[in-house]
Amino acid sequence: MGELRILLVDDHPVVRAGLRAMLTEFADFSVAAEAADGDAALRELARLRTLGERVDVVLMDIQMGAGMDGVTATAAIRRLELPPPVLILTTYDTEADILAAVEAGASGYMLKDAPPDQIRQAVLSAAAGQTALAPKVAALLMSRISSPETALTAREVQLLELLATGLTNRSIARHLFISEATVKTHLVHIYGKLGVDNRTAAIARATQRRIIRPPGQ
Amino acid sequence: MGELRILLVDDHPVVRAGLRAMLTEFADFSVAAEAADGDAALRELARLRTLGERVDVVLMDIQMGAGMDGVTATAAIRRLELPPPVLILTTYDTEADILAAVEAGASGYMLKDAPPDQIRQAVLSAAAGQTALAPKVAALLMSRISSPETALTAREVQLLELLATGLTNRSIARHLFISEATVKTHLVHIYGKLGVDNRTAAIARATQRRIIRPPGQ
DNA sequence: GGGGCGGTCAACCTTTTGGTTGATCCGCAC
DNA sequence: GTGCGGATCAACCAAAAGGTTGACCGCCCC
Repeated sequence: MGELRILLVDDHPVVRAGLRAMLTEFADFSVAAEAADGDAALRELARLRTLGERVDVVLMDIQMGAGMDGVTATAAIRRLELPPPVLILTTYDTEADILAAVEAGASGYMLKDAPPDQIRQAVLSAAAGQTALAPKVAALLMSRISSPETALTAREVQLLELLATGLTNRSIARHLFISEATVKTHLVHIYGKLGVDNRTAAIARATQRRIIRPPGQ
Repeated sequence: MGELRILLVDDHPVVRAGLRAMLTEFADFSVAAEAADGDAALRELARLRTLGERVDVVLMDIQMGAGMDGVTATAAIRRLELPPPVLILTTYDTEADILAAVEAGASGYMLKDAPPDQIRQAVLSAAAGQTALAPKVAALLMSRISSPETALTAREVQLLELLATGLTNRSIARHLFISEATVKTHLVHIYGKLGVDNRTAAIARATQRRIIRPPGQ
C-alpha cells in the first residue's frame, strides 16, 4: 500500500513537529495533514477525501484547549463511512479519559512519554486494524475491571459536584432538599469508595479520576 | 558567537523531537544535549562543561513525571557558576507555576501552544540575557500587580496547592515545617483574599482564577 | 532607625466535619 | 414475597477546621 498516511491532531505546534519528525525519520510514514483541534481534524479529513487522498491513521490528542476535544472528535470520525482508525496519544492516563476514548471507538491509547519506537509500533498496529494499548493503560484497565465495588452511585456523584463548588454540608442539604444527616451519610460512603477521609481529598481524587470536572470549570 | 547551543529538558521524547525540529529548521540553533528530567539536565550540563562545550540556553519543562521537576532544576542551575539562562516551556499558565519559576530564577516563561516563531524569538531573548514572557503570562502578571490587595503571597499560594491535594492542616504544617497555628493563620488570610470561608470554596475559587492547577493534575 | 509587611506561633472558643450505630422506605430482581 | 441495595434520617461523640486576639522576628524601604 506504499507509505502510511497519517493525520496529526494536537493543539501544540511543538508536539505536531515532534510527531512529524519522529514518524517520518525512520519508518515509511507520511503526514497527510495536521489539525489543532477536533473541528479542524474533521474538516481536514473531509478535504482530503474530496481530493481522493487516503488517511490510514488519525493520531489524536485528547485535551485541546478551546476547540472540540479528542474524544468527541473520535466519536465523530467513527461515524463516517469507512472511518480511519483513531489512535489516541495523550499525556493523561486517567480512568475516565481511557474509558471515554475506548467508548468513542479509539483503536488504541498511547502516552506521550512513550519511546519513539513504541509510538511507531502503535501506529502500525492501528493501521493494521489492531488495538494498541500502552502498558500503563493496559494495567489500569485490568485493575479496574477487577474492582467494581468502588463505583459511585449517581446520587453520590451529584453530591460530589456540589462538594467541589465549596458548599458546606448544610448548603448541600438545602440544594438537594435532603437533611444534613443524609449528606453526611453520603459523604461517608463517598470517602470509603474513594479511599480518602476528608472532603478536599475526595475532590482531589474525584477530579483526578475524572469523576467530576475540576472545581469552577 | 556562531550557532546558539541549547539544552532541551522535557520528559516526553515527542516534545523533545518537536523542539529540535522546530528550532534547528530555520534559525541558527543547535541542540547541545537532551535530558528527560532535572537530574539528567544537571548531569548533562556538568558533562558538557567538562568537555568545554558551551550551553547558551536551557529550555525546560516543569512537570516531568518521576524525576526532579523543572522549578527545582532551574534553582539548581542558577546556583552554578556562570549559569546559562533557563527558559521555561510548559503547558500550564497558572499563577503558582509562574511565580515558582520566576522565583527560582527562570529567564522566561513560554507556553507549549505558542507558535514556533514565538518560541524561537523567546530563545533568542533568553540567550541575550533578556526576559521573555508569553502574552498570556504577561497579562496574568499585570493583572496581579494591579490589584495587590487581593493578590496572594507566594507562601499563601504554596499553602493553597497543598490544600488542594486534600491534606489536613496538620499534614500541611508538617510538609512546610511550620506549626499548625501558622497554617491556620495563612488560611484565614487566604479565605479573606479569595472572599470565601472554607477550604473547599478556596480551592474552587483558586482553580477558577487560575491561581492553582485543578486538584490532581 | 522607624514603619510596614510577611511569616511565624500560642491560646481560646465556636462551628463544622468525620465516624458510628441503627432505623425506615422504596424499587427491583429472583 | 423475600431479600438486597440505594436513599433517607436521627442521635451521639470525637476530631478537625474556622475565627479572634495578640505577639515576635526579619527584611526592605524611605
